[in-house]
Amino acid sequence: MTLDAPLLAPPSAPARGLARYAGLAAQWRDAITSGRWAPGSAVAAEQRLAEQHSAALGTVRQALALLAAEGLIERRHGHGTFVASAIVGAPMLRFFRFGDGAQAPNSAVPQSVVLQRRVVKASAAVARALSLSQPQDVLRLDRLRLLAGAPRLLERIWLRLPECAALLQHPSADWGDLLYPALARLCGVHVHRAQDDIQFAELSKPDASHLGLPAGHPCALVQRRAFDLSGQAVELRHTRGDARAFRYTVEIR
Amino acid sequence: MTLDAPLLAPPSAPARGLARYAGLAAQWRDAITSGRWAPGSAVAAEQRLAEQHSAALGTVRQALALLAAEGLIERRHGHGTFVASAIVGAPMLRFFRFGDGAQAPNSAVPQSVVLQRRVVKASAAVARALSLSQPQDVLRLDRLRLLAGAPRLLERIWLRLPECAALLQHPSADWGDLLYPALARLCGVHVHRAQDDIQFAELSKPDASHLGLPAGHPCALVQRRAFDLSGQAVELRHTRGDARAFRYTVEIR
DNA sequence: AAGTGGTCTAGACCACATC
DNA sequence: ATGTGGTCTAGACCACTTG
Repeated sequence: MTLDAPLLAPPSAPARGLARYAGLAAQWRDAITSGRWAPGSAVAAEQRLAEQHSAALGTVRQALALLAAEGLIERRHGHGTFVASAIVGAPMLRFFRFGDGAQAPNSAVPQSVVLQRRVVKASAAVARALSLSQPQDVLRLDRLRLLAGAPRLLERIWLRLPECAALLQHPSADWGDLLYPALARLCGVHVHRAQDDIQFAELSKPDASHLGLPAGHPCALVQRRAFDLSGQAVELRHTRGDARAFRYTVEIR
Repeated sequence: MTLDAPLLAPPSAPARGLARYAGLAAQWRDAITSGRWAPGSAVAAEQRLAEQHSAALGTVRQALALLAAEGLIERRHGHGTFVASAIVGAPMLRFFRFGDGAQAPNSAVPQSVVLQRRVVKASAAVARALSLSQPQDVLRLDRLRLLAGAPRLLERIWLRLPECAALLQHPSADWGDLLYPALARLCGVHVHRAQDDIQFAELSKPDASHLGLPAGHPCALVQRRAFDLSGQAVELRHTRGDARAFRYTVEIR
């Protein structure tokens, strides 16, 4: 038996090696990373998206599932679909276990003290980490993190300018103990992804004195690059803490 | 408008808070972890599974997608669906970067030399790690891993008995440089998941001499627990290497 | 050519959250 | 009560892999 006409109409735009759902996802991914869809805002209902794009519900759902897996949207049953907000942070403390009473992994947010805040010329290494094409100014912070009053982590932070310039116009006491929520609130910079590189080192004399440890004491050094929704690197951070307190668990497969 | 009869028949087994696809996945998950479906073997085609269980193709696919995400099956377009085999290993070397010529992350499999192989009574810590209810015998291995002839990692390994007893009946030279493939081939134990716990420590005098380092030298200590398909812990491994060569990258979100 | 997984449709019904 | 995402069906067609 042959058919004179296909039972189903072919897709209006003939897929160029790209599945329909992948195309929709790409389109919406761009809307998010470009900021046209604001972080935290609601996305149109599946049904409505399906009508708008003349696609079946299942196809729309497949596209949304892809974006959800990428962490760009969050779906809430019976409520709606929302553009991802900035991560509150990937606590540096998860790399350490300081035996402060509780033996459970520390859940408290460490107190933050900003030691220094100034604009400096980016070194070659910093420029590379922040994808700066030319030598350019960056915002440099030194920050001490304390747990139960005891200094535990020393952070050296470089932030992209002019994106993060608004931090300069507020006293650091107003930032709160977490940097990323402050970046989102004050600068409109939403940190969405980060990459931590861990190695072992020894404390310089000045670094050691901040942490109340002897010079040359072994430390863990965590080098982080943080990226905004568009994938642009916005922060480089070097965090140092006592090597004896370092503890990290990796799940394989 | 009311309907005298539902357009679609209700599921034969009324879901007890469990989605149909989740039930199918649970059933097949059990078949895999119990060994009824052998690692590497082919699973029946989607169409056939759908007929067998009187379910729609989409539902079967949803169940299989779940198992694929868990790493229990592997799907190959145009070929078939296969039960996952044992992982070849989560190379310990991924935690280290030894500057042997190439600066790229070492991809070569390090040579293995078994220093010691014997049956010992499990200590309390080992018994806990391997979920042994009573004090029981375990297979203890000491192994040195070499890169370009240079000793780089020292491993202390405890294996569950009697599961891994077959290793005792073959000369260690026949095992090859990777333990997990040997466990699968000789013992029928398929390592499917592992958990690595990282910390910094100092080398004891005997350990240091094996690695050609001075006693007290800082080292990275990776404590691994490896699990078979059923989730049973089968291996505990302590790996030590020069802390200065330690380097690890974590992706957040 | 035959068999497999991957995409897409069109629709019904269910479960959850909010007003 | 209404609207949202989640489940399920039944079927057609596409793309890939192998004999």
